[in-house]
Amino acid sequence: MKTAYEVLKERGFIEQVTEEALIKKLFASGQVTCYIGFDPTATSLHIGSLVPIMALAHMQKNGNKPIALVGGGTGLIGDPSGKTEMRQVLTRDQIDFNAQCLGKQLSQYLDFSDGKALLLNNADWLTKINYIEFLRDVGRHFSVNKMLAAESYKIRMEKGLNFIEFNYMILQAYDFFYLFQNHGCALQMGGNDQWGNMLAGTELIRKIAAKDAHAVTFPLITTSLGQKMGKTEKGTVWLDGNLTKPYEYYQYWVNCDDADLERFLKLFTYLPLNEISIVKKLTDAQLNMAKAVLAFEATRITHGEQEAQAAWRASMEAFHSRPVDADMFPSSTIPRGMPASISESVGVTATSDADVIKAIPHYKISRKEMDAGIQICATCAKAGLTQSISETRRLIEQGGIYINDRQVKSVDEKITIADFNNSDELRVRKGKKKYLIIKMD
RNA sequence: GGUGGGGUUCCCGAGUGGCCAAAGGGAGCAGACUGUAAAUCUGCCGGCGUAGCCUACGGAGGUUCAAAUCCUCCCCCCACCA
Repeated sequence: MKTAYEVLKERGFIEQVTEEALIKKLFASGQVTCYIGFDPTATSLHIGSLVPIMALAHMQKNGNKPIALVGGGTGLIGDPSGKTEMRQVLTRDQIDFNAQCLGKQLSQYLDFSDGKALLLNNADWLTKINYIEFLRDVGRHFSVNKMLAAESYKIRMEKGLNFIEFNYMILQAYDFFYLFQNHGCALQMGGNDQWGNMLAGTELIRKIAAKDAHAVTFPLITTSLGQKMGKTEKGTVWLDGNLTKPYEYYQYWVNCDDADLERFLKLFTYLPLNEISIVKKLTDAQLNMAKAVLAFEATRITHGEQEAQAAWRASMEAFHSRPVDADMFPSSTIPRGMPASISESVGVTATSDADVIKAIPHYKISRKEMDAGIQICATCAKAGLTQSISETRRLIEQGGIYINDRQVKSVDEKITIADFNNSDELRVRKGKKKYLIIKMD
């Protein structure tokens, strides 16, 4: 059987390691305890944190013990690694609250029951440190000269670095040491920007405990266009379904670049590699099927089977997509046929109409307002499909607004009862991809 | 604390009294072409019932017919010195 390390390696999770031979030995020797830190800078993690999360999940699936460390303590400091500017300082309360939210969110990916994985908050020990003692016991092991030379501080050496941030590395190193002592954790993983901090930890452990500890970093995942993961015109793609709807989440993945498809399938789904390898031979429409599988699986992992089904159905409907071939990605639970039309679907799948409807943004309007006829410009803006009336105006002039697939020709057009075709809802579309459902009470 | 350099629209970055809602680039949006991809080409890209008006160039005042541009005070950032 493959070790978790081998699994991570072949799926493209590994960028740098301290000493591979030792790490292999560690994995060969039995259950490995490893940790990854997550910054509680917001109430939700976003797609950018998915690689570390998936890495922990793979560790657990392969019989190891992951520790998800929420940085409630280090969050009070702010990690300067690779950043141009100092983080905005959050209050203690905000951080505590965020830390709590992240913990909940992580349990979607990891099983924390019966100590199979641990969820810790470094505020528990960092906030209790006594400054003088800490300097004498820990601080003395750090060479300022060496720290100044660290790659992660390089940008900030030009732009300015606060003393508070300068301490971040020491605290993170101490975390590692603490987990090593108290939980037998000899492996830290994290983004490649953490490399310097992680090495500081292995060295601290060597100096104080005279033991080996190891570090593994993940590549910084950018799209093939060089963009950071999870940034769209709407902003960050969050893992929290309230911040980024499952439908939007699904759409983010479906819209990935061809060149990223195989890499993303390996990183963000659990599908076996032999199934993923066919991607190289796919062309045209088949590529889109594979993207649907990526989107479906990614959505399923983050939001669950039901939400994934709903997002799939809504997307199939909206884009008239072809269903995924039956023999493609047999391990995936993505539906293989056309979705029954919404009205016929009751009882066909576990997904209800309401779930599908929920997937696309909605705007309600009363029949009374409708009778008067509503302005397209103002309505789109109000419903959030567009930013302002002016923008809608421009869009219409450029032919970018559609009502039920009919292009709106004039700025002055109104939506009338006739547009509803005897149903109680109609679809407004902006460009090719953004939908809005107007529902009449 | 001293000296010098800065803070411009989402970002970078021009602009030193009217021609500035502010060059150029990036990002973004839309149209065409496609495969809900990329690349390419085209248009748009502060707000408003599109007329002109309003809001904008770190903040507050002032000079002027007119200020992002000049003056005063304040805030913040950077570099060097202490």
